[in-house]
Amino acid sequence: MGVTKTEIFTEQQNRIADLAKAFSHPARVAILQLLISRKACVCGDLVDELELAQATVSQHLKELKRIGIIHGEINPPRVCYCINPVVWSEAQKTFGSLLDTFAPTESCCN
Amino acid sequence: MGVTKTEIFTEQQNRIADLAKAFSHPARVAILQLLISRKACVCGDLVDELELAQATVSQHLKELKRIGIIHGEINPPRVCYCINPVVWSEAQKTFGSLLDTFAPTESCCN
DNA sequence: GTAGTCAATCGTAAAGATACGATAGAATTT
DNA sequence: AAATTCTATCGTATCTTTACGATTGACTAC
Repeated sequence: MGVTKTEIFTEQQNRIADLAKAFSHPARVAILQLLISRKACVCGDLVDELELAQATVSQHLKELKRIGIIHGEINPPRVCYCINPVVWSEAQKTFGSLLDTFAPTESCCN
Repeated sequence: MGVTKTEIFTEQQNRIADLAKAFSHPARVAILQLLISRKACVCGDLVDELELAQATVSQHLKELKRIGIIHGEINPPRVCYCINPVVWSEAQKTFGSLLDTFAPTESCCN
């Protein structure tokens, strides 16, 4: 997305943004939900469930792997994708504490 | 981002993706954190804190308003931006339940 | 070995995102 | 009224994202 000026933000802010990217596309949300519901999955199955081309699904999986929230193991004859529990719990903590810094009952400027 | 095929996903998946977009850029994370820490804020102040041009900050604010997570009221001589408590608690619930659908202790395919 | 399957990668088109300078609009201050 | 202040919007350059067909590489099955 154009050029993000990563260097002017804190490491925490950049990490939050990166983790949020995992959820910022409906296809990735769908993939994560599928992986969770099945405990394990392969790309071929995912292509059947999502109405997206194999190359597109693979690209989304690559992005999720870059973020670290899933990992894929070559487990012939298939590749086995799973949620990475470490990064998932990082996401739980990160979004949990971020979302808790504001209590919706607080009155603001209105 | 190219053309997202919104129509092939559920409404819930699209909403999650949209809410996640609020947090998927470090500048927007920084803006939200500033709004929270001050309870109320204006664009001018934000421009001073972030090393971004006024037009850029305004653009991020517009995106946050589109998502609904903040709202701005013209309150001369300033515009007062606040977190929208309704959407914020929607985000709390949405991410909370999504992240809770997977328990990191579960063993997966490894 | 040959054919078939599965997934990653390449190449590419189209569209969205990011950033900024410049301008415009609305209100206050002088 | 003129100058000032603040923010939204316009216009634009550049980079990223999304999506897909085609190809490649690796393994399985025949």
